[in-house]
Amino acid sequence: MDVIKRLQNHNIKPSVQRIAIMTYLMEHCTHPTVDEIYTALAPSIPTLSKTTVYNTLKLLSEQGAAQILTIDERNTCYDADTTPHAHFLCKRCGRIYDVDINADGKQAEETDMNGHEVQEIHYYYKGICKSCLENERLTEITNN
Amino acid sequence: MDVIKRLQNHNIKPSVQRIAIMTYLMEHCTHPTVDEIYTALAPSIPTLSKTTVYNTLKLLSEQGAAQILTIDERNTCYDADTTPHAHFLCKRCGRIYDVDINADGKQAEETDMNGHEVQEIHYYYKGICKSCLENERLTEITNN
DNA sequence: GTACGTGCAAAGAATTTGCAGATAA
DNA sequence: TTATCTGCAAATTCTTTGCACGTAC
Repeated sequence: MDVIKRLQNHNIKPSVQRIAIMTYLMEHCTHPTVDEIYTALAPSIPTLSKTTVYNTLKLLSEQGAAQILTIDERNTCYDADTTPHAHFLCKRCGRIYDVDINADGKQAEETDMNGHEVQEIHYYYKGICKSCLENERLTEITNN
Repeated sequence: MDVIKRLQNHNIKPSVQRIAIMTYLMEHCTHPTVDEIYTALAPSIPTLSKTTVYNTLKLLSEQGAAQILTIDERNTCYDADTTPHAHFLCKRCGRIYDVDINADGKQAEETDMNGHEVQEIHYYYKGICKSCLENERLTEITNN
């Protein structure tokens, strides 16, 4: 989708900085932190400040154009994909993967919320990712 | 369960400070922050330092005697209940509630993890809690 | 020209680190 | 004794705030 349209759909005026940050989020599904976004964009927008990255990400999340992930204890991450899906954090490499929620197992609808009104759902899994598991096996073989 | 036994079961030597913090966690299912624990215990242990609270909670979570919650963006919270259950954060009052996971809807087992090895599961819901919803209704009635 | 957006510098808050003294087996 | 635990102070990191300048309509 057109980035400018997407911003406008969420009542966000498309400035150069906002377009760049939104574009970065949409093209990199790595769930970047503020620092990663800043470091990636600073070369092409030399005047960019971290404050603006903070401001913009706050705005994006408030307007529903992106969501905040708190899966990583160290840093807040951001995700432009606001459709229902879960996240997996690898404790070894630190990467965050998207995970599809099984359509049969819509946890929220089946869970008794005791009368609470649910507005946001975050499913986080943590462990060792496939890639790190494979590297581990290779290392074991090489060492034997 | 006996707090000292529980600590020992997780290979943690039971000092006065550790017993106090573990006890507090087990008796208060409010998912407290470091600061809340420190403030609550400081009067009875005047020499207690925040560093020790940090050290102890880190130790407890590393040894599996407690778990870290990152549901609240502002502060890290801790939970002595390490059995599978979900959490609900009220955006209005900030309270965190325990929510049972419906046995029929074991999300993790039904979700295709793409080969990743899952070690931890965190289900977070956010919205307005029952109590705040009721207060809202009362206020509306009173104002009309 | 007026409202909004940006970015610097400073402040604030949460957490970690270094280290010396206290404690316990 | 000897290793471990504790807690002060300082450092570090992440994030927010205040404010002046720039920009766009």
